[in-house]
Amino acid sequence: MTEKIIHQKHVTENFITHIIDEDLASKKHKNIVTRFPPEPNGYLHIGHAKSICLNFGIAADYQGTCHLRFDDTNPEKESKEYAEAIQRDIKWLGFDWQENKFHASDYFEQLYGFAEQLINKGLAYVDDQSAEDMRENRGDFNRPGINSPFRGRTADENLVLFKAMRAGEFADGAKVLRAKIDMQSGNINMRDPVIYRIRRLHHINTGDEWCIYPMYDFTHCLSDALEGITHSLCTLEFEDHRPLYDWVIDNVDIECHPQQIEFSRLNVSYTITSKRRLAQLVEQGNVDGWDDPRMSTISGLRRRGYPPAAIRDFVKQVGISKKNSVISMTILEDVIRNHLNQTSPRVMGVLHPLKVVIENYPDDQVEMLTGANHPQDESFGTREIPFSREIYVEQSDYKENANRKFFRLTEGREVRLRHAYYITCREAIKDATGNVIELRCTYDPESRGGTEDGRKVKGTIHWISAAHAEPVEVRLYDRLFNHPNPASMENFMDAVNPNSLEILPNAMLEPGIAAQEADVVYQFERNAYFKRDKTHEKDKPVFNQVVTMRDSWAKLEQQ
RNA sequence: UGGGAUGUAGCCAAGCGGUUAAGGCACCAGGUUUUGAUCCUGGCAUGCGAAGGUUCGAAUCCUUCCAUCCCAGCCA
Repeated sequence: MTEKIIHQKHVTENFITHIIDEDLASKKHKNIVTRFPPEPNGYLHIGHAKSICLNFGIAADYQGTCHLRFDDTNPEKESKEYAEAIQRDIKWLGFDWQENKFHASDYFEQLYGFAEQLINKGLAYVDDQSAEDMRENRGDFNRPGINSPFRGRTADENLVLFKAMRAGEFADGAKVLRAKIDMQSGNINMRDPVIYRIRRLHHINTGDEWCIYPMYDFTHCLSDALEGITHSLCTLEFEDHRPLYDWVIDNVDIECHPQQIEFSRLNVSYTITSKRRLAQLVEQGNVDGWDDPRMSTISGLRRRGYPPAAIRDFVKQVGISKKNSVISMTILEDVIRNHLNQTSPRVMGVLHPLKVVIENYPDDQVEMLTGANHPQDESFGTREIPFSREIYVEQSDYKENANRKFFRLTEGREVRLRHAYYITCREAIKDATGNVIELRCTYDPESRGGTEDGRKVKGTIHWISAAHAEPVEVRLYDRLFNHPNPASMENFMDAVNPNSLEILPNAMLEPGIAAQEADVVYQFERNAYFKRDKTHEKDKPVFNQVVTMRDSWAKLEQQ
């Protein structure tokens, strides 16, 4: 059972580990070095978790190293807040970059030197064309590009111009530095890509030191090489950039040549993992911020109560390949349930309370009953639960016209109260509109502990002593979208599920649980797993539903 | 119509020329059970995008075709 959770390796065998195995066997590398390279321009989401688990996981599996490197080459969108949030999320997921935290901006001076090398070799030039002209001259899929009129500038000329760019002698956008490759290439990335642009913006790391900033394609490969990265793992959309990645390293004076390997992004059904779209949900108020428990952000998953180990396990289970895919959310839920089933103490919580009066139970009596905190694991211990004449049960545990398949309360039927007595339903009290507002039952005093005595009692239901029940707010979550692949829609906002949050202001919980200090996930037996929300307070307890239990009765009932 | 990739069950995914095509999720059928939970047992691809070909032997090699995804930022 625990094998599902405790793994020897972080990453199962895949085409990337095969490459690494070969590189190790051929002595191409002795130590493996990977990197997770986020741009600090937003919050991490479940898609990033895949990259984090892959890169840090491979490093751990091979006794290597994984660097955290902020790809901070575009100050326009980056902030320290994002950088801090990213670090918090990685640590929460259970990974540690140790002393290996870097920034692309740490290399700005070296990068500048590499650019000068390209210029000296006649492999880079300063271009004065407007952005519009550049776009026009780049051509398209069916039309080769046209050489820039500035492509023929001499190295000396380019060197002077590039220095002047750095010195701030030109306006933003007036000039760029371009790699001189091939304007006819079928790969548009190779049609003299821009490698430096002029931007007068304050940088989170270098302040106002620079007014020119290197582009991703020039920066990333060299940062990898500078750090001695052996395997640079990125997502599929960078496949077309690999020739450029290799070109830059090959044409500059540097020994290390990391191998870029691409894998497919993680998509999960009924969710969205696009910074832009997630931002839209926040801005339009569909959710309660970036860490709303319905969000696929790491902070959302954390607030929701998903165990980080389960997320790691999830990433491991879905595997690594190059195939575009949408992973079923049921896999995520399965792995969450697996972890929680083994780690969550059981407790009774009534979500939709219905009062039950046990007519033959003494009015002033209170008994303490013992309940196991985990049905399969004695190490969880036991607790004392108060029982009295008036209790709450779940509204759905009573049905007026029930067939034989219904094991719960209906007139004349006997059920077992979890950890307590057998009770038999005698009468349902209704209000003026016909709603059942109270059940009158009798109990069997001989059945304390719910002992078997030959009677056929199939149903066991949870309950709370009314006098001891602690009211709590419970928040139930459903999928945020009604469409399995919202990202594929014309307008994903049309798929937003209007009923993704249900607040139950008057759920009832066993005494003592809401006030506990420990930040644990509880199983409210027969309902779901719950964890306190960040807004939880002792006098205003709030619990989030992490994930429901499997419910084969619900399936049966639908038929 | 250019370039780059990918197609194994409803969703993922092993497989790397040689027994009846791993495993997980989902689904179905049983068993156990003081959670209709958990757990256990069984079922679930004569088939690997399609068609040809090579071979004693093909998901694995070759050819052609089809489908899907990515690329025309001074974003990453």
